[in-house]
Amino acid sequence: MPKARASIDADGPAIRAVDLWAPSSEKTPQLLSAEERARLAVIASIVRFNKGEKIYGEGQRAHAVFNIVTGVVKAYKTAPDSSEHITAFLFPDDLVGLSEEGRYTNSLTAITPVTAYLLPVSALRSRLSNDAGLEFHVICKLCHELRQTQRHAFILSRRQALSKVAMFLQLLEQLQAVRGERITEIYLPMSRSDIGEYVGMSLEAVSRAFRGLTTRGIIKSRDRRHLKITDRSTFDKIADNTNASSAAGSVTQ
Amino acid sequence: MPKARASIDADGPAIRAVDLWAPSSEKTPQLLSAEERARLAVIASIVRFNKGEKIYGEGQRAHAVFNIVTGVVKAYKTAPDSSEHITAFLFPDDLVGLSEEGRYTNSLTAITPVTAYLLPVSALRSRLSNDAGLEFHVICKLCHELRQTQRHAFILSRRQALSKVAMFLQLLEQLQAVRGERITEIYLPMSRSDIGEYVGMSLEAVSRAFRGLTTRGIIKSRDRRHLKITDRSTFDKIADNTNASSAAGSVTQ
DNA sequence: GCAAAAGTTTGATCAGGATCAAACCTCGAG
DNA sequence: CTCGAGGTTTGATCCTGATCAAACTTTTGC
Repeated sequence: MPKARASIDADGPAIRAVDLWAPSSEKTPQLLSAEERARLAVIASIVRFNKGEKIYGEGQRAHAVFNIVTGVVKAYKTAPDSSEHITAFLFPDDLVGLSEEGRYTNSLTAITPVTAYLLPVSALRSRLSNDAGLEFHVICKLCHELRQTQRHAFILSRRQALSKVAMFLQLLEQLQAVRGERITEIYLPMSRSDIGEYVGMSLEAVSRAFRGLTTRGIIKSRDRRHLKITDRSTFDKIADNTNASSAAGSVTQ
Repeated sequence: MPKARASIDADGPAIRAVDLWAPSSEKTPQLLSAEERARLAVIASIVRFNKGEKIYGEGQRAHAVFNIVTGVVKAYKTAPDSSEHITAFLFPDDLVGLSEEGRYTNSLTAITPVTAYLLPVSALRSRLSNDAGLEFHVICKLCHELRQTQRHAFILSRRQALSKVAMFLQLLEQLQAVRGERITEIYLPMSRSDIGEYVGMSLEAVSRAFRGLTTRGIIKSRDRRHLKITDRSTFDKIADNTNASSAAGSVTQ
């Protein structure tokens, strides 16, 4: 977050209008172009984390930003009642290290082995101030992040367990799709309880939802971390709550 | 959203690192400084909407951005099953008009009489390209919006009705606080069902939650749209789920 | 000011998911 | 290979909030 003026935090107006930069129709799939990447490489160092290793904790002094190279990371907040709320799952090429007032706003843990570039905040900041292109990319990424978060909120607002899980799978599928090509198999690097904490339900309910989708022939899982969607149309109907109950509702559990 | 490159939408990495611009410690409570505001006034025109009037619909061609002057607006998405999911409530000084691929991403309806500045997208875009200060403010506002959305997601992830409503009231209180001064009375311009669609529960449940908070002496409502918090400590405990049940749990309903 | 419409409260019932509990896999460490 | 810990499935029960329904209140338009 750009700095921490209390006034912005407290009463800064929201912005909801950002389709203004739309320049040409060039593609910018990466946060950084090869060239920009190279320029940043100077200040970056590679770091590595084991599965389950905590990268940083909420409230800790934010000294660095990470650019994930391989692996998957979860960002989460720990509520006072010690329950976790997962804010996002981060994948390769994602930038992580959101901070406010110089402190991280959430905790970060690797859920698979992770390698990442570590970019010291100070060095990165000076790069940004004289690199308009980079700044533009940042705006793009902020917008992307905003979309993702709105989508997350949308998932959380659903009341049906099947609906939540289906939407979550849609999300993963899109994240894993390469260049718009639909993938055949969805990979679930995170645990059932991670999923539950992301979509807002208990881990048992997540498990049951998977079984529910399986017994209806909508998904088929190879193992606990790999599944494919076998009945697209009803899957989509469940995901966006278009009454699929006529067909699937008959199956009791 | 800045433009609509399919590739960004599909696989653009998320950014989570934006505390990089933190300059001095000046305050920027408004999106626009008086001067910037004046520069924009040239291209703006004033528009007025009645209570309940729809400002625009999701998917409509996005020709303009609105800067709310007075009144309150709700932004929402209509799910295929025709249920509404409220994305945000917008207040004076908020900018609205988020679009993607030149089309609005959600619908907008005035929930009180509203006056606003209408800024044509085309004119605004050209302003922005040669106004770095404005661009910086946009980044700030995007961050603010992101924070708000994350907070919304956090509310939606709570399972207790009282907790959701209490968090929602906290949110309103902060939005209405002027310069960090805590207000005495919270104003609820939106209907119970609007609240329900925002926090993810039925309107009846919202009503019961208000009653629940009232019978426990935690809030006191002057009328349906004005209330004050009478027991701060238990209110806060309920809002962040710190077990307040010892004290309040005894009250059955 | 009245009637209709919209919004709110309250009640009763019901269902879906939370929770508690136990058995079962899976993977990694020794 | 075996053991153990962490993760997952499954089961049984309970409870909260959804849903249906009806009375009541407030607002709005004539």
